[in-house]
Amino acid sequence: MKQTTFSKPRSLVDQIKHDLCTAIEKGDLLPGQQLKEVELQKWFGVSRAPIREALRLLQGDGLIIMDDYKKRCVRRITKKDIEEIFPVMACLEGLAAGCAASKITTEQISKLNEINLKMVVAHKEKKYKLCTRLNYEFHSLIINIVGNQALNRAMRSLTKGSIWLWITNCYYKRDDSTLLSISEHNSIITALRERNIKKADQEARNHIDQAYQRSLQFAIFDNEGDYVLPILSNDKEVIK
Amino acid sequence: MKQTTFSKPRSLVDQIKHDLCTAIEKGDLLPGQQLKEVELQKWFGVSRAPIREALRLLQGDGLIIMDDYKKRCVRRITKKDIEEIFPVMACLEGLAAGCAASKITTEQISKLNEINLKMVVAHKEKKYKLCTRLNYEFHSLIINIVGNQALNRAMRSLTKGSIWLWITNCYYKRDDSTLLSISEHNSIITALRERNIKKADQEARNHIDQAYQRSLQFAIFDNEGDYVLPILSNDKEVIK
DNA sequence: TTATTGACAATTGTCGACAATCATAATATC
DNA sequence: GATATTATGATTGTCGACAATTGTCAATAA
Repeated sequence: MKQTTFSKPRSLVDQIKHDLCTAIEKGDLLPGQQLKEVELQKWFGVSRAPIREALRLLQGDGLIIMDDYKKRCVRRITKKDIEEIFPVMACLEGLAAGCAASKITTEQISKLNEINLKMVVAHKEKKYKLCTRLNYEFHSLIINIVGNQALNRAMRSLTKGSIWLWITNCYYKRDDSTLLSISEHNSIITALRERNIKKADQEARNHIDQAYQRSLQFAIFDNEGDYVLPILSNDKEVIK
Repeated sequence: MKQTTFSKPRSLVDQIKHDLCTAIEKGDLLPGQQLKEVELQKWFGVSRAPIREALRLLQGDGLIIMDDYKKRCVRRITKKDIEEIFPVMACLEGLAAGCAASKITTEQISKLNEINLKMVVAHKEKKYKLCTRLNYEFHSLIINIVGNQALNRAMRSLTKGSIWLWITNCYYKRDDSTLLSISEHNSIITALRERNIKKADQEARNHIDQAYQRSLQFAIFDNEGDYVLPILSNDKEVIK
């Protein structure tokens, strides 16, 4: 989604961090899974020092936690997490949409439209991972239009870890949910086109609130009612 | 401000991280200051490995950045940072106050009052650092009442680095500013006591907006108009 | 005088080895 | 047979050394 070229070769730590991030977001590393240094050492073919440092970076980011005690594992997405994250996300997305309304260009509006149309196509073709990705692009673009790094960091503090994976599994595979999402995106675009700050704020909040309801509806928690089980499966598979 | 007892002995990394955090928040390490590993190594009397890992943690937290190229230094607070942070903070504080209004207990209201009264005393005695600390406690308590960890993390993503130090220097040493702040705190408390969600939201937003205006009014930027110069001085000193 | 180059110092990046800790299994004692 | 104790293996924590990189500055040439 970013980082296409690099003038300077990245350090091992940066590479490892990037690879681990990708692995977590793709679901190659599942939430709760323990990260043993020696295994990672063998996997990356380097010594433990850069691996430990990369893990510390991810720990600071909140993707990895130290459970009781001294075991590192991929952060789990709990039901509590979901319940806590969405209200804050609604608040921030509202702020973002409102700010964007006051400064968005016609080109940017076109781009948003374009992404949403791609989402319609992807949905028709049942490319659900692509849907998630386009959804991510849609919301990222709005944040980028605002250009507020503090807002960006705050939002990223919410979406770190396996959140997007979770959404992929629990949400975008439901046909009607995706359609509703696309429709709500259109409402946001309309408000932005009108430069209506208050409306953009409200539509964005509403979209996240609705997404929250839909997500909870389809979420799967384990037998302790504790954490979500994101089970990866074929892109085209639809959960009935 | 936290961490009074520890059942398990912390690792060197945790200790070093904690010490560096405190040093940055107290202003012993100034924004922009380079952090050389060998110096820290001598200071802490340990090898470079745990120091590097602690630095990585702080890097993940955003307190430390890697400038171009491969030099670690304490993150600077720029004018842009301030302009970006406050609007987001207003949004989140509003959300926090609103949520708190719906679940706050009478004991918690008393506690908020108590903190604010202490602030009045501290202000009278011109203990400005104490004022900052009490202000921090006030806002922290509201966040804790809500008990939303996602909100907590989002807020912390904003206040990381030398923000509180910056506020100390640019804000709480002005007599009238502190009084206004205390007054606005009282308005928030009133709204919370009434369990008035909308009002609590608005009062909290207003408080942050006002604090933003006051801060900008007194902020000192360097000759490039770029970053703030937080100059530590005696606690009781008042900037005219 | 100015620009370029090269050597040297300072700093960060990476490594392999060893120490400390924790969990579990095995043994001994009652 | 049950409990306490010891051993053992797995994992993380820490260290010192060396490699790679970057920055500085003087010497030399234009």
